[in-house]
Formats: sequence, C-alpha cells, structure tokens
Amino acid sequence: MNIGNTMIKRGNQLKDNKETKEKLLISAKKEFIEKGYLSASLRNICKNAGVTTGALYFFFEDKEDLYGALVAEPIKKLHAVMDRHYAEEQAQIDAGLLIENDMDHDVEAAIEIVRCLYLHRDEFMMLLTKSQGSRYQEITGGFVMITEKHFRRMADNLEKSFGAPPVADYLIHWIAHMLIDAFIHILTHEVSEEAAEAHVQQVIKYMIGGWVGLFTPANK
Amino acid sequence: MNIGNTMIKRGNQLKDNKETKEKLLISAKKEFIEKGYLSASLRNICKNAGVTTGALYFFFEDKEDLYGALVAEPIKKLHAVMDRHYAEEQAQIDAGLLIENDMDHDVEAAIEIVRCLYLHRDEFMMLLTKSQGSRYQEITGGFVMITEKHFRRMADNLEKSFGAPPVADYLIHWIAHMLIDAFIHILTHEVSEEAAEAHVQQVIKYMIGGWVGLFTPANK
Amino acid sequence: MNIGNTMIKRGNQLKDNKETKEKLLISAKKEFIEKGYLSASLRNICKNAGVTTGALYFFFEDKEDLYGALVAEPIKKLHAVMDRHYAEEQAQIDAGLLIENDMDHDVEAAIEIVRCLYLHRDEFMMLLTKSQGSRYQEITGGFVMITEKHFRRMADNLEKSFGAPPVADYLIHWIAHMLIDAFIHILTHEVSEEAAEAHVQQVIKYMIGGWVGLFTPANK
Amino acid sequence: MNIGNTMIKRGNQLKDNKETKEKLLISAKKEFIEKGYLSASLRNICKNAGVTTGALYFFFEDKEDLYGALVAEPIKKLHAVMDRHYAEEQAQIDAGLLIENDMDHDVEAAIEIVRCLYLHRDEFMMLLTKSQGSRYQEITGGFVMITEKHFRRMADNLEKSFGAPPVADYLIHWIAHMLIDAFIHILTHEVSEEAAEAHVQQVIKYMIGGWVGLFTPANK
DNA sequence: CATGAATGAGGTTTCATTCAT
DNA sequence: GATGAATGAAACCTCATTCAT
Repeated sequence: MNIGNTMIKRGNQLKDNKETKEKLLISAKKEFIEKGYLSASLRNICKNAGVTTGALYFFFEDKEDLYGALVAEPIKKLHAVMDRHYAEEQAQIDAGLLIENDMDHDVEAAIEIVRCLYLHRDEFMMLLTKSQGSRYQEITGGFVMITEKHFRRMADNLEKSFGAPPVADYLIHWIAHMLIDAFIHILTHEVSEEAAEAHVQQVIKYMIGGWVGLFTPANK
Repeated sequence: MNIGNTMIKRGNQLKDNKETKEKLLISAKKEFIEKGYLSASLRNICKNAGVTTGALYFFFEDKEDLYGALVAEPIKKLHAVMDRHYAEEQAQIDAGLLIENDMDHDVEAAIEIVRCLYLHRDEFMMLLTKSQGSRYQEITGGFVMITEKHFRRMADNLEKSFGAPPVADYLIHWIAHMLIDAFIHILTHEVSEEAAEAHVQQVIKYMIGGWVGLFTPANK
Repeated sequence: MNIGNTMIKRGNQLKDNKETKEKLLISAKKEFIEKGYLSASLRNICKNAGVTTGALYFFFEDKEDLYGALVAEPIKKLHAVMDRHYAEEQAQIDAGLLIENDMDHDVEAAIEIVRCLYLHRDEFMMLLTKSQGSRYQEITGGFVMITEKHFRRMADNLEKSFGAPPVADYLIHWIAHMLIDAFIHILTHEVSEEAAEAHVQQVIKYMIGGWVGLFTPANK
Repeated sequence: MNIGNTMIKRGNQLKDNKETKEKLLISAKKEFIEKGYLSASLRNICKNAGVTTGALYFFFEDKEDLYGALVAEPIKKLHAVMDRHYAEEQAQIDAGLLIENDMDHDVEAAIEIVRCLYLHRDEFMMLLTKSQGSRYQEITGGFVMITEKHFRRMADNLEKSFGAPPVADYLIHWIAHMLIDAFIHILTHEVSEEAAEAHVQQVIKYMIGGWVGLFTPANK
C-alpha cells in the first residue's frame, strides 16, 4: 500500500475523486423515488452506487439521516421563500398599504415558490409523495400551517379594515391546505417549469375568485 | 382437554362468537391505520386478534386481499354515489334543464358523498392516507378522473350554450383534483359528520366562486 | 336435512354419486405427477377435487396414506408377476429342464412385466420418478433385490451344472439393477405400449449378449 | 463485551477461522445429503454451521445458489472428462485408427470418470440422488445425451466401415442411459474407489458383450 | 360423509445495522 | 475512508393436520 499523497488502490479502483458520498446520494434519490421510503433498500442503494454498506454508515447515521440529507436543504429553502413572502405581505398590511386583493403580488410569490420547487424537483416530488414511513411523512402539514396563519391574519385584517364578513377557521385552514396541494399537484403533473408557471397563474386566479366570493353577498 | 369450565381444543376451538374473521378485520383495520399498509405486520394483526397466522390465511389470500376486504365495499359504494350524481347532472344538461350554476344540486351531491365517506370513515381514512405500497395507492386518481370527465363536459356545455370562455384542460383536471382532495381533507380533519357537512357547504361555495370567476372578465 | 334414502344436499350440490374418494385419487395423482411427492400440496389436491380437507382425512390417514392408496395395488401386482416368473424359472432349474439361455422365456416374462407397468402407467411413473420424500422412495431397491436373488441362483446353477465361471456378487447386483432400470427407462420414455414391448425385446437381447459374454473366455 | 477470554462481538465477531463460508458449505452438504434438496432446511444448515441466516445470504443468493456452489464445479469437471474422452475416440475414428472394439480405451476412459466421481463423491451422490426439486434434478439427462451422441456416431461408423447392422435409436439411447446409470450405481453402492474401479471394468466388459451381441447374427 | 375453521410450526428471504480490520 | 463479514429479528406465507358440527 502506497502511503503518500498519491491515490491509493484499495479493493476496487483508484478512488473516483472522493465522491463516494455523492454517488450514494444519487443512488439513494433514485431508489427512494422508485420505491418510496419504506420499500427502499439500503443494500440496493449501496450496490447501485458501487459502494459497501459500511461506507454508507460512515457518511450517514441511518436510513432517516440519508433521507434527510436529500430533503433537508430544499425544505429549508422553501420555508425561507414562504416566510419571506408572508412577512412582506404582513409588512404591507401593517403599513396599511395593502389593497383589497393584490393579485400581482400573490402570483409573483407563487411563481417564486414554483421556481424553488422546480430547482429541486426530484427531491420535492420524493418528499411530497414518497415519504410515508419517514420522519417527513407529515411535512405538508408544516407548510399548510404557516400558510394558514398568514391567511388568518389577512382575513382578520380584511374584516377589521374593510368590514368584510368573518371567515371560519376551517375554511381558512382548508384554503391553505388547498394552496399547498395545488403546488404539489403542479409539481407532480407537469415536468416543464415554464408550463408550471402558467398553471400556477390559473390556479391563483381561481383561488382568488373563490376568496372574493366569500366576501360577496350570496347572489340569489 | 377440559380445564375448569373453559373448553380448550386444537383445531376448531369452541368458537368465541363465531366471528374470528370479524376480529381479524377489526385488528387489521387498527394496524393499517396506525402503521400504514407497508409497516403493518400480519403477525401483529393476528396476535391482537388472538388468532394464529394460519387463521388469517384461511380467510384471506394474502396481505393485499386482507386490505381489500376492508376497503373494496366502501370504494364501490362511493363510486356508485358519484356515478349517480354525475349521471343525473348530465341528464339535466342533455334535457336543457341546467341553469348556469345549480349550487343547490352540487351541495346536495357533496353532502351525499360526505355521508358515504363518514359511513365508513375508518376505511376511507385508511384508504386515502395509508395505502402507500398497496394496490390501492393510486385510488384517488380514479375518483379524480371521473370527476374531471364530468367537469370537462360541463365546461364544454357552458361554452356551447352560454358562450362562456373555454377552460384549459389542466385547470379542469386540477379543480377535479382539488374537489376530491377537499373531501379527503374534511374526512381527515373533522370527526363529526355534522360539522363535515357544514364544511363541505363552505367548500362548495368557495369552489363555485372560483368557477364563476373563470367565466368573468378579469376586473381590473 | 332430509334423512331417508334420498340424496341430500349438503353445502354444495346433490352428491356427485358418492365418488368423492375417486375424485380425490384422480386429483392427487395429477398433483403428485406434476410436482412430486414433497412439493405436492394436499390443499391443492382437495381444491382441484372440489372437496374440503376434512373429506380427504376421512378417507386417508395422511399424505403417505393417500400416496399409498395410489401405488400400493400396482406394486403388489408387479411383485406378483415377478415372483411368479422367477418361481417358474427356478422350478425349471430344479427340474433340470433349464437350457443354457432360454431367451424366449425371458422375453416373455419381460413383456408381461411391461404389460403390468403400462396397465398402471401413471402410477408407476409417479412411483418410480416422483416419490422422493415418501416411504416409497427406495422402492426400486426391493424390485432389484428379488431380481438379484434370482440371478444369483441362476449363475450358481450355471456354475454348478455347466462349469461356467463364477460371477461376482457386485456384477449380479448391478445386472439386476440395470434390468429394473431398463423397465423404468422404457416406461418413462415410451408412451405406446406396443413400442415398449418392441424396445424390451431389444433390451433383453442386449442383456443376454452381455450375460453370455461373461461366460465366454475373453477373446484377445 | 469481553467475557472471560472469549471476545464476543456483534457484527463481525472475532473470526473463528475466517471460514464461515466453508462451515456453511459443509453443513449444507450434510443437510442436503441427509434430507434431499427440498426437505433440507436453511435454518438447520445455519444452525449446524453455528451461524445466522443472514450470514448464509451474504455468501449465497438463495437455496439454489447454495446448492449450486456445491455441485457446479464437480459437474464441470465431469463434463470435461467426458468431452475429452469422446473427442479422442472420435479423432481415432476420423483417422481410421479405430479397431472394432477398443476395450482398453473404453475401460481407461471409464476409470477416469470413476476417478472424477470419487474425487467429489459426496457432491456427486447428492447431485445424482438428492436433487429432486432443484434446478439440477434432470442433470443425468445431459450426461446421457452427450454419451448417446457419441454412441450414435460410433454405431454409424461401424455400419459404414465394417458393414455392421444398423442399431435402432432407442437402443442407442438406452445403452447410453445405462452406462451413466452404471456409474451412478457404482458410486452409490461402493465406498472404496479401488473396488469401484474393479466394478467398472466388469461393467464395461459386460456392456461390450452386449454391444457385440448386437452385431452378431442371432445364434440358433 | 363431509364441512370449514383453526392450529402452530416451519419455510425462505430481506432488512437495517454493526464493527474489526 | 471504506470494506465486507455477520447479526438477529422480523417479514410474508404454506404446510399437514385436527375436530366440533
């Protein structure tokens, strides 16, 4: 064995550039997407990465950790995008600048979210549709919650500032849920990001239509 | 062997209540709901039912079959309700009797669906949120599809009969998806059927608001 | 339930002529031939017979017994044929009537055996090729043994009466084995009994050729 | 955990002798020979090897693979021996060097085969008598076939070159079968290789006697 | 005669994980 | 950093067999 600063051979080939971890992540992503969290096999992941089980456990604590390594970063980014958008809107409300329905702003925010989702499309699809059994299986709930809180504040403000009728908690919750679901739906049904952005505009328009309807006296 | 007043036998055993199958189904439902299809353990199901594995395999072919025994009937009923409702609405369209938005009929139909769902609440919750890995994991797709077809026909009719603007396929698909999702959402978030019926009315109202918005010239 | 002399309905149809046992035997034969003794499944046998497990256990003690019910009779018949033939030949020896090689008699005997085998072809094929794991798995040994004893006596007689050279025990044993194997070979490779009888004549001729060779001084 | 002077570890365990695989193969051989392929239990094999089931599946893909690991090499060797012998004999025929019955060569070849068989006696006994249910259950057929082809060529050559009478296909096939069977018989009935070699000489002599008989006009 | 429910042991296989080297 | 041998529990499933009815 040559111990110096040269590459050493150890079992297989000359080390592929110390990118074992990368190979594992790629292989893992594939397996999780194909089989879902529970049915994914660590053995398979290692085999397809051309690496042994031991190597996996050097880089990752366990199955959950490996899964987390794929999705944690995207989740954080998405949270950041959403937080920023909601904070901005809240700031406008607080400054009394909010017009009744600022559709342009909503669309813009939605598009930004779509961009974030498509930047890590594989990871988000995996996270949002294949994580049953993992610690992330209820992840949507988190996104819904922060959205819901924002909607609640907005509805309260509309009520206070414009005398709009109150909106029931359940409806607020559901609309938030529906919005998140709409993103998931687009992500899973549309490969092209361009088309996705077009879709999301329609969706937002539809949702604002519904929202407006809530504050409109029931037409006979 | 007679121990005290309890008959103990191999084989047939003095039937507890002639309802071993029932016990298995109850135990299975519990396990599937708690752990999801994949993580559910047949051994556990049998143990909790106070029965051996062999007994399970007398009544059911395999894990899938056991799962199917719980959900097949509810699914059939739900399909029936939806089919009937959509057929009726189509009949009205064909007879030229459909007014632009027959909200009452829609609400009534939705309530019927809710009733069906709550009649088998456990089974539907299980089916709609815990079936990853089973043959039913894509079941919602089916419900969405028939709903989508119906919406497509309705939109086409509106376009033809009232000169309404056309609605893009994607949007139709998504609205159908959203409607189905709304039912799932209610089912999973609201225990009381009464409250559920109230919720669904709000939801339908919201959705019709969105729908109407589609046919309204964008107000500046 | 009608208890009289009329046919009663009990579960399925009017009893099919009280031939349940027959149906089981037919189904069993099929299964054993297809899968071999060990891989054959009693459940399968019952299902294909349109009968329940209980019924099987009414007629047969266990798997072995069921198997035995198929092969015992044929085995007995075959033993009888062989015993008779060997006894006759021995009688001729004792009476000093035996000519050196009575090929005609040998062929005749072999043909009789072939007839017996083809009378129960399925059963013998099953017995001779699919009984690994059953009590009958070494059945050929029995047939070889009685044949071997006969050959031993014949060789001893030849030695004593005609001054033929002695034949080693092993060779006697092997020739007996080979003869039995020849029957099995014909049975398993030739469907038509007619052709089988033709084959057996060739085989006997060959074997006598070998036998004669033993008593012939090795030609340089 | 250090108990006394014996290291006990999970995972790798202080290697007994770095020969777990060997222990498994030995234990497997024993089990397969005792019970036959189908009745052999992997659990038993592992237990007797003092190893867990998982270890078995590290070294072998499944039951078939384990079985194959025992018999594949011997089979290959035997094929090689037979192929070489038949090719040599064919070469002599082509060169016109073949005398009518080269008994010496035949005996020599047979002895070589016997040596090969006894070199892996356990494996061959297992293979030839206990493989029902495995992929190798029809292995003898292969050996018979190549032998048969060789005999066919030899008989044709005898016919063409020496005017010998033609030999029926069935007979050729059966003689080939018988030869193979003779080897099996010797292997299973004689422990000592020395004795086996003696037996095989007798057998070959007998078979040549039969063969010669075929080309001899039936003596009155 | 025959049913059908039930047993319980055992089958092969897969899994995430560990650790000495 | 990484290997590869090994663990041990648990997975789903099938089997021959039993027995009250």
